[in-house]
Amino acid sequence: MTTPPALDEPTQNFLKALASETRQQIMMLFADGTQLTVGEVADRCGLGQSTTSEQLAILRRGGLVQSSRDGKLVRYRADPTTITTRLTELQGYLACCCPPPAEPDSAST
Amino acid sequence: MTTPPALDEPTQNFLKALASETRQQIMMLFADGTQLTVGEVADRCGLGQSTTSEQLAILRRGGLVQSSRDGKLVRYRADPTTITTRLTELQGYLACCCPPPAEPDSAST
DNA sequence: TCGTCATATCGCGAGAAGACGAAATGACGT
DNA sequence: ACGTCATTTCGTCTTCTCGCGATATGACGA
Repeated sequence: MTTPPALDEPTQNFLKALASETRQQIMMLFADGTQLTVGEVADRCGLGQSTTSEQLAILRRGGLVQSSRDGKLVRYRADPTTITTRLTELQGYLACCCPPPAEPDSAST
Repeated sequence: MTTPPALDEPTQNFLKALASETRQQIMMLFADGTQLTVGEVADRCGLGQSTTSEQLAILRRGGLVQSSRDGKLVRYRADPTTITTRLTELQGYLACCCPPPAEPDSAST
């Protein structure tokens, strides 16, 4: 087969989660380590409640946010640790297809 | 309006370009600094020729690859410089919503 | 137990993205 | 000038994604 998986699923989910302007905006709300409920996020970005819940789920699958129950509420917040991990994986992937322009010092020849 | 643009267009295009498994596979072909024509890429990933041309265009818009004419052929290759730039921008964006867990040394409070 | 509130899941319609074949463009050799 | 070959652009169809309202699930208080 000439179509091997490009990269692992976590990184895949990370990229797909980030490749939506709506979700990017949602992420902005979590700047500073802010915690928000689904309803608050929905309210702040003018989205429906169900839509927000779904987008938040996508972000969570991508490792961008994490959630925790607080009574009948569910609080979401950024997940810096996982984000850093995914970002590192992504860099590794890109470094693979695109070694830095100059700097020929790793002896690959 | 509660929906300001999340991040700049270059980074946006970078993410969208990368958020497709097909395009990720294409990128893999450019590992090592390999140069390939549209036809070669189409052949190697089993896509139609026109489809490949379009996907390559998206990757180019995202700053992932660059192209140059060589007679009647067009050779594509990874664009490490731009990739690095975009990646850095992305990190900056993410660092904004998700400061590293520990390491409080940049004095933001 | 029952009602209520917050969230998650379901089903749906609208629009975007992906892939294709066909036709247009551009480059080269004859 | 013409034909050929590689690439791009165009029109179309299919598939996925986004957003919605409606309904189901879960948690708490009365």
